[in-house]
Amino acid sequence: MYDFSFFRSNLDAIAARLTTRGFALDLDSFRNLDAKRRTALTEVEGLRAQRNAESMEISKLKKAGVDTAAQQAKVRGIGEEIARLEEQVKAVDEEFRTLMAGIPNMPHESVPTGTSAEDNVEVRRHGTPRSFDFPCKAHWDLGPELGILDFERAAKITGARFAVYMGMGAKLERALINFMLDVHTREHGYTEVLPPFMINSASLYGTGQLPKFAADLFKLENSDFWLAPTAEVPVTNLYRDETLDAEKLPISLCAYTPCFRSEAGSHGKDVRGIIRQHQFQKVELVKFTRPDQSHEQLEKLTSDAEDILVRLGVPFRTVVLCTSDMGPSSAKTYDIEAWLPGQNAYREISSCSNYEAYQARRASIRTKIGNKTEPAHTLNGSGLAVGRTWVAIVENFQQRDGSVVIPEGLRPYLNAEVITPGASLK
RNA sequence: GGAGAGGUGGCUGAGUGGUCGAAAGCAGCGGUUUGCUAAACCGUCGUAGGGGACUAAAACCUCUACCGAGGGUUCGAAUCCCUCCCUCUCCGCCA
Repeated sequence: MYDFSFFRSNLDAIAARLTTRGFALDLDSFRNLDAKRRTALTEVEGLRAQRNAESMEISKLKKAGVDTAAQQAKVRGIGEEIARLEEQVKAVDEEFRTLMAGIPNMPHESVPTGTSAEDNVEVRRHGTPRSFDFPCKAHWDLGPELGILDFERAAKITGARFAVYMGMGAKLERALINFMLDVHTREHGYTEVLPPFMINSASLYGTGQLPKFAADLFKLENSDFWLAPTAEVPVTNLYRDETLDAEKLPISLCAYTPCFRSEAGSHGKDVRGIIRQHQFQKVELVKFTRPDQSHEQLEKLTSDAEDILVRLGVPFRTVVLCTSDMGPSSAKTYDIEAWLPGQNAYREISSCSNYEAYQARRASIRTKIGNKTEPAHTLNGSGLAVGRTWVAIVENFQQRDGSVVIPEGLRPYLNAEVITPGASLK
């Protein structure tokens, strides 16, 4: 969300910048609505001022013992007029807010201009994809063969797009969670948070999932609770409606949570395996920063996420998303893509974004610099998606005999050096 | 789930129909005093949105809204009524 007065006075420049992300800002309808809203506001507020003044007058007359029936009747009329106008204001205001909420953030100047994912720019590459001297398998074959992943029973107990991890598979997931949390809290300076996995709609409005993306979420019946689609929602909303001490910034938090997504609209996409599930586990990194420090903190956050893959020895590349490929709230986004030999491709395993003030303004997360209060900047990124990291390990480190060699750094967490066929299910 | 108490500015806390956006204190900010620190004293100090003024932003002038949220009563609501949410205490149940 934008600051209205800033938006108004920079309309043309903003519109021009937004075209780079394929968004055509309708200047006329903005100007019309804005004018309509302001006219309506001026009118109601004028009437309210009149009513306040007349009521005050009545108060004085009553004290003086004068009969005020006539004045009261008159003011009652004003009240009715106000009520009528208020409905108009409400309608126009809502229309205006809907329009404003639909306007995406301005891309940072360092973001490459482009029209599709093709125009994303690779900024780094780490490690070399291994060449296999045997036919390598995808995790959806390897997992069930090793007895560490079960799709059929998951479908029985819940449904499609769910998986059950068994034995060493479950342990690997847990090991990865602990490994990631330990690295981020011990080495990268994050504070661990364990938030509720359900959140209310105010929180979803704060981070921007609502009102536009309700279809992507699971809502609980008979309550205002939703299953969190990412820890970004509870963790960023921790400081909703608060003013943060600038001295304490940046605040760096990391949280493990399961994430729940309806994946509406992605039917037929990634149907095999655990790449795209209704429930997946994630360790999320969230930062609150001063406005002048958010971009350097985005670099830090991205490299903190990359460090997990470096330590695990999984090859990856990092791309900066072009103007049209970013999410609407983001000013700049890096995707980290891990090499998955089973798919012979780099696949997204983390997405690290700087929302600048866009999200903070919605959620009213502010900081006081000098004696000026302004929106803080919010950032977040996966550090990492645990299920996809699980896939990366199983696929990258598979052996000819079907076993999986565990990266050294992870061995203490798993208490094993290798996952062998049949070792999991007795 | 049952019974009770309560939600007011960054915090503590007055205010039960009429200059209340809200007393007082603390914190904060500006200043005076001071060898330094501390203290004292004076001043200032909520957020958001309109309008005015201005080349323009800020400061400024002015209006409106906001005392958990939403409705209602009234000429007029922080104050009265209704619904909901949240917090606390006790009882019950429970991992």
